[in-house]
Amino acid sequence: MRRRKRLSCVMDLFLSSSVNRIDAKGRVSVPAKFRTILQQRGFSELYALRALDIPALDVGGQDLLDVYQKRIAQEDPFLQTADDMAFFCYGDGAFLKVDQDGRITVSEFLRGHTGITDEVAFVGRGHFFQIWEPGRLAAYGAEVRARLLRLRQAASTRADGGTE
Amino acid sequence: MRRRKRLSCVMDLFLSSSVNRIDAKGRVSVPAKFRTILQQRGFSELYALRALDIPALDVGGQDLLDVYQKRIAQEDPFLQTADDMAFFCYGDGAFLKVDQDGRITVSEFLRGHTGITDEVAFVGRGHFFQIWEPGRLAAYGAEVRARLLRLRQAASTRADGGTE
DNA sequence: CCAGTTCCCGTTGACGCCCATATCAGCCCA
DNA sequence: TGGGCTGATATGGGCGTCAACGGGAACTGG
Repeated sequence: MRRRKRLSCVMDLFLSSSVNRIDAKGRVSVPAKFRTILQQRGFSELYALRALDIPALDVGGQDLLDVYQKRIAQEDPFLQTADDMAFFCYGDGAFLKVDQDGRITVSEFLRGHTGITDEVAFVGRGHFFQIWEPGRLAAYGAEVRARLLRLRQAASTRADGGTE
Repeated sequence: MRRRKRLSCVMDLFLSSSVNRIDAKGRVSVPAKFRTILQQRGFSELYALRALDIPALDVGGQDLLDVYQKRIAQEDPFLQTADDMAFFCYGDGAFLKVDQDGRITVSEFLRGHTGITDEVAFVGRGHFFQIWEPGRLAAYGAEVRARLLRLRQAASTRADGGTE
């Protein structure tokens, strides 16, 4: 009864977003689509990292951690930058265990940086995804759109001969 | 969900952070994850070293000591640098005994340099981990993030939108 | 004999494992 | 084309295990 799943367009990418509730025990389901992708890549643990300038966490498999490790390897290990990077990706990172029902427990590690209380927004970002507090995500989305809009308007103004 | 998952992808890296309390006898539990890693490597004693420019201790197995010893071996023994390094890693280092419940005693050696009083923060750093006073750790973490953020902003100004 | 330390035990709370249920979406068939 | 069926997903909750922690007792060295 092991049937091959019908995912004809199995993009290996995290896409779309959804909001799930946290239960009384502090658990939340990772969206099934995301779980499937991780499973395909053979990851049973998630690597989560506090994003630098936004109240969100970048989440992915161990491959996400590899990306950072390779980046750090490029730096001179005796300089402060390498140390900062390592501190960031190891100290500000954590492994999230996914239980058999595909849930993770929302620890203080997650809540502190994101402001999450009782609902979690999962947002696909291509080769990883993000975890947000739904309200802040909406606000951030508005900001992003506003910035893009200003950018476009500025561009058309400059075409008229704006100064810099 | 069928259970034929392979759940043993044990990265032997020190990652994530946690805070534990010191009890009335001055003991504190080393996080189970960290203990597991050390145990896998076969170390029953910890090697702790006062970090140079921060109020923290670098802690690891004997392999951490080896790293420093190899580093010293590279230096010219007639120069002061080698001497300083040796003084640093032997004089400012100590072995911490782990009892059978996985606890260490927080000696004056630890308290003096870190400012620890009644709580200890354990922070993973990849091949070793660090011991901090929780408040100071938070302050340092903020500094690190600020530096990295500046780094990123500088980079994006210079090279307009990289590919992350 | 005392102080510090090590061993060992019990308690508690958090977490992982398991099962149950509701809700929903897609599918088949009338 | 619409309605019921089916399977998957999200969510709730019971329960056992283990880590963190507190404290008694034995041990050791001075």
